[in-house]
Amino acid sequence: MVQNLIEHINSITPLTEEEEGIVAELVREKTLARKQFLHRAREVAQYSAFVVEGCLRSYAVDRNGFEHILQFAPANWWISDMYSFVKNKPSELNIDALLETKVLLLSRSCQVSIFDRIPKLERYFRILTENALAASNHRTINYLSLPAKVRYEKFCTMYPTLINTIPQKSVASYIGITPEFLSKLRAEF
Amino acid sequence: MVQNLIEHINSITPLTEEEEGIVAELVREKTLARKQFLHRAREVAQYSAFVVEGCLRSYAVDRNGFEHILQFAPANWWISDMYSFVKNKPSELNIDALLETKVLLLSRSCQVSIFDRIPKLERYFRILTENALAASNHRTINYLSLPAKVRYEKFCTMYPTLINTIPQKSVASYIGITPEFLSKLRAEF
DNA sequence: TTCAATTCTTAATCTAGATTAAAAAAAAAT
DNA sequence: ATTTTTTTTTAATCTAGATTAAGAATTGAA
Repeated sequence: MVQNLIEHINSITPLTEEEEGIVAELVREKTLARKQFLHRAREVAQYSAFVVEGCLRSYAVDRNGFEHILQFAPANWWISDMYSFVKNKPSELNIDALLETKVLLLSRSCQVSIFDRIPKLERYFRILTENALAASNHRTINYLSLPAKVRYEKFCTMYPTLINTIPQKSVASYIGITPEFLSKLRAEF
Repeated sequence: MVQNLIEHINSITPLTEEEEGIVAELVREKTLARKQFLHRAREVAQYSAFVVEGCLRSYAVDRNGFEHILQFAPANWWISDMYSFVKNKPSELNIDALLETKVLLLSRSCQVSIFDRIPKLERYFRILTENALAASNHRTINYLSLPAKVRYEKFCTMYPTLINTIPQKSVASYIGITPEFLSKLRAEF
């Protein structure tokens, strides 16, 4: 399990064997059943999770009880409630498993304390966060400027694997439409 | 001018006087007239800009020629096309000045090269990027779950200063509605 | 100042996507 | 295997917000 994470870090900032050992000590393995929560709204997010296998999602629930998906995390992705994790404040997101999922958990205090010992890890997370911000910006622009049909097409080419793994209504939630309307779009091929 | 940036960095990761001197060497001052471009779509973003005075905006232009604002940068904010800046690829955003604006420019190569000499700066940018990602996530959730009227109200409380400085149609563009519809919303108090 | 260019407002009309409801299909659980 | 739960589809109706158009108000340039 930890080997997956080590390889991911090595692909961005190669570590020495000693550093790899330290990383292995930092994280905790956990297996989540389908629909099991990793984090609930109103609590403070203690952990950031690296998905080894399976898929998680983060989402907010609005006033009317509708879910809105912020992020999917398939294998080799990190997921957390960044706001809550960083500011140590309760927040509005839930994180749960779309399928049975194996994760590695890293607490914020562990993460921050390791940055002084292994600056490479601060670089690793700095780069991941830059990439995540670029992706988030891209999503915002898509949302502002493209109609639902095009957003759906883009989603399909961007996440070809997810399309066949997750329920269609989750895709609808992510691209910001109702499942009924997505069904209608798909009917027009 | 540089003093504004130094103070901002010191508020997050305090620097020694020597380090402050190095930072001062890294950046280049520039003044932009109203409507002047800092960066144009299809070019590679060479610089990230720290706004000392005035206000910049980044925006995309869609197929129909409509502008969609991604970010406002008033004093003490950084702005760039993160995707282009980080990946060194041409991208889809324009950055220009809403008013006469003074900025400090930092090139990506300068930025990256300084991280080894002054790890505090890598921390500074890591923290800024984390905050920006948390804010961007929040915006996405707002988009997915709130009607236009509420998004406008939130914008007003979030950016009380901007409301009186920038044209109303820019607010509409940022919250994702037409200026006509914003005008209608405002008419209902 | 005055003139030209933007920006803002109002109002009528239109449409992408929401809502509601019900049945069909698929997936989980027992 | 059967039942229960969840997901997907279809279709009718509705609405938030877009579009179009034109005049009024601001702003900026000369």
